[in-house]
Amino acid sequence: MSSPSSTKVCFNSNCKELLVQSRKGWRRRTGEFADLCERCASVYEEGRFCETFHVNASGWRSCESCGKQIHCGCIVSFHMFVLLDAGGIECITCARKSFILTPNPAWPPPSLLPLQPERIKDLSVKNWNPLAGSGPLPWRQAPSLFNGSTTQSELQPRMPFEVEISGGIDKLRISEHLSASWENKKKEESHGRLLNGSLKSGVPEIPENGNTGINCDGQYNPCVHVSQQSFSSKDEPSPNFSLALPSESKNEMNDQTKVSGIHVQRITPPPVGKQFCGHNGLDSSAEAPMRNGRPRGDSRGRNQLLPRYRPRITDQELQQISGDSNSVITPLFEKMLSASDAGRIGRLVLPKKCAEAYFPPISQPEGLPLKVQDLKGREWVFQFRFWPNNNSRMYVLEGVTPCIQSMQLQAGDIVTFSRVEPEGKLVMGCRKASTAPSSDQGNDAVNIGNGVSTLGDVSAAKSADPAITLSELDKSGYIAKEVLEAKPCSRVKRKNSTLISKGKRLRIENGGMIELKLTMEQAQGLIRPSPNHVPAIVVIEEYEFEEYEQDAPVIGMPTIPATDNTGENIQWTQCEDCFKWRKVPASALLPSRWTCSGNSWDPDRSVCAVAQELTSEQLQDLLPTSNKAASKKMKAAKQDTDSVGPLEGLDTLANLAIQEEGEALPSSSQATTKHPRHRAGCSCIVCIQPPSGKGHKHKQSCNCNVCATVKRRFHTLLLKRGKKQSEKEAETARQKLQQEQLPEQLLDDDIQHCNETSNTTPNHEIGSSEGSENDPTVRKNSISPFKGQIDLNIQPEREEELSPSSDSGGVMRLLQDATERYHRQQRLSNSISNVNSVGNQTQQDGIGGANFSNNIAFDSNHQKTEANHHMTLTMNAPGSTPTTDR
DNA sequence: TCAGTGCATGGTG
DNA sequence: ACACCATGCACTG
Repeated sequence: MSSPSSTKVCFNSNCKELLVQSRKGWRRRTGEFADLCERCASVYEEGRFCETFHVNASGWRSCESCGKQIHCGCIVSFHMFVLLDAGGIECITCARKSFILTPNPAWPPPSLLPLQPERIKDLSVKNWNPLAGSGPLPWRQAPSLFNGSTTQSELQPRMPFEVEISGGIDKLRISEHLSASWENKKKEESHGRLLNGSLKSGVPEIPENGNTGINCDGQYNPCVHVSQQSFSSKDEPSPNFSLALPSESKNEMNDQTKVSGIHVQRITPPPVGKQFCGHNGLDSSAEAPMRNGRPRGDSRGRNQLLPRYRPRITDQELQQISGDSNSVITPLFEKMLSASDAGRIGRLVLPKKCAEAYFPPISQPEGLPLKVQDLKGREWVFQFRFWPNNNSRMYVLEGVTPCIQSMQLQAGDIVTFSRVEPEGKLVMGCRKASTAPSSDQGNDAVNIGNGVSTLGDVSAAKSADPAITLSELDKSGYIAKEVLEAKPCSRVKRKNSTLISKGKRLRIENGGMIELKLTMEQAQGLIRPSPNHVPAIVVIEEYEFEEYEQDAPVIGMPTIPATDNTGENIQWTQCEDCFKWRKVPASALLPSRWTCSGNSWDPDRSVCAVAQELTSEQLQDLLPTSNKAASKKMKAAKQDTDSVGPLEGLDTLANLAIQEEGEALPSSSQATTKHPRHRAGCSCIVCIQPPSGKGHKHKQSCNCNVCATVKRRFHTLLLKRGKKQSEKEAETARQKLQQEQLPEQLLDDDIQHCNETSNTTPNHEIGSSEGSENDPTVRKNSISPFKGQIDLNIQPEREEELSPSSDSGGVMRLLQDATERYHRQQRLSNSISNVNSVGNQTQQDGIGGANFSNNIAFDSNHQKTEANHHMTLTMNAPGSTPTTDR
């Protein structure tokens, strides 16, 4: 916006020099820019304006962190600091470093900005660059933001709604200049930092995005691009661009993951938020600042991308996008093409937040043309626009059909949007939904195999991080099958037209981490006592229990307990690297990531190159037979270890779980004598315990993981039981003291009654109606909500959800009581047995300590058997039909 | 009649 | 209850 200006004077009131040629200074409240003379502009550009002209003015303050003097009293520099919550100010650089989250509240809220949001948007639109963000007062911007690739002049004639405020900015020139200044900035960066902290230096510590206090730190803030463009002038670069490169730039580079020379900001896209205070007046203060690619601090998440839009760009894709090894790729978002998107209409619906965050702000429905490059370098111009919709907007990219077709995309495929810096180009990538052939997949038929693809992508994206993230164990203990189990499905009607049922949207969150959900059983199977913790041994009623109260258990390598030829307890575990199965002692505690090199028990097989002992068939036998697919996968994994990532093994595990969940439960022929709450592969003591009287028994001293787990769990029960009992005894003693006149028998009855009532469950009437307290069978039925059955897998949280009688703390109380009753019942049984010599066939299986647990793990089948008053104290007979409890 | 356009509707989270 | 978004459909040329 050059000014005609020879008749003008420098806007700087301290100068008032006649303008021969004006240069742009700061943006004024009118939205226009201060026309400065050459000298003032230079000073301004160098960030020395305030110290030059306002040095005696009030308002100078020191950065709380670096001490740098900042003039807080004028429009020229008020973007250079942030107000600290505790008072004081911090220069923007320090603010970035120290994780400043919020813009200066003193700054005019977006709605009050002199430049009306709509106008700002339109202004920005003209020279919008995806690199740019928006913000109330974005001044400094990386030169790349001014990439001419998206300049209006290169696109289409300006939309009529666009406000020509700049008076004809020569964007191209600006772009050129900025490109040049990009290098200059880098060179000057160190210099600027050297001078940092000195008023004299005046090197502005200004973020190029001018973000008003929003610390994007390494992430280009999309909220700031509004005025960079408008800030620029036709003939001159934005004054700020010749300034020393703010340290942020360096941070950006440093923070980025470098993949094959590509500087990548991956997985975690820049924070999403309102582009600027635009559309609805929301400011960007709610942005979740990012540092090192992670949401930071006050990330309330409301402005973050929905997981399904988070880019999961693989290295390959990044390579494709980059081409230029110096490019910094910032994945912005991705979207799975809907049928509509991929249809002939050529309208790609954009996620609103993404559109507002990463695309230029638009105030008119007509929007603006947007240049996007595809992976082949072709440039496409889409019309980025919106439709008013329910007081909101619906953003679309129009004219995408040719591009979509050229990429041979169809519904279900994924398009990704990234930006390449410093060019600032928008790049549209794509990812085919699935390599699997999609049948009949027109625009209306959708291959849902994309789930596979996405997962694969995630896996790929995660390849650098082989450690699985058990980010969250689903309380329900259910596996998120949809994550891993991608099945094609066709869209039939509109109602179901969503590519992936929204209910089945991939639950991949946390910036690309895989949220692998395991069943509780599987989770338990992974939990081991802390290796460094020597458990205290507690003997309770003849049984030794390890006490793990101090150290939390650790996640251990999943293993398959088994018995070797000699009858010794062993466990099979799989190398994370080669996926070969290795035999380790049953007592071995394996780390969550275990490889052959850790096979100290079998040095001959401590390298991946050595073949595994198990044949495929043996492995299949070992694995649940219902899980053929998983076994095949494992075999495939073994055969193709070069092509699989570390996650593959985990995939296998997950698939195992899925198979177990999704496929037929173990058939009756399968080794599961197991109670229904357990699945094939369940390694709990109940499941690995052979049918009654057969096979290997766990010894009392058995230290296998399963036993350890059971012991821990039972230990908890017993401790609580003991505690409660002691409390009761104390209570009893007290009552005795108080009620010495009462017959002891009556007292017992009262206590018993109390116990009974405390255990009231919906199924409790049997015990209470039929029973005599002295009848153990009746008592059993009053034990728990499971009608006399205790599930070893009980999880307080989960059971509280599931238990019909769950109330506050009810489960644990029930467990305690159950334990107590169990022991009481044991004593009673023994006495009965002694008296009647009637061996309760089901009562003792004679397997020592481990039997203890078996006694506790009752088949929930019995829950359904009202008549089964005789609680089975041993495992189910092999023939018991497992049923799902889900 | 058809393609394109823009809004309305309704499912989903 | 609300926002988002996929897409149906009316309207227009």
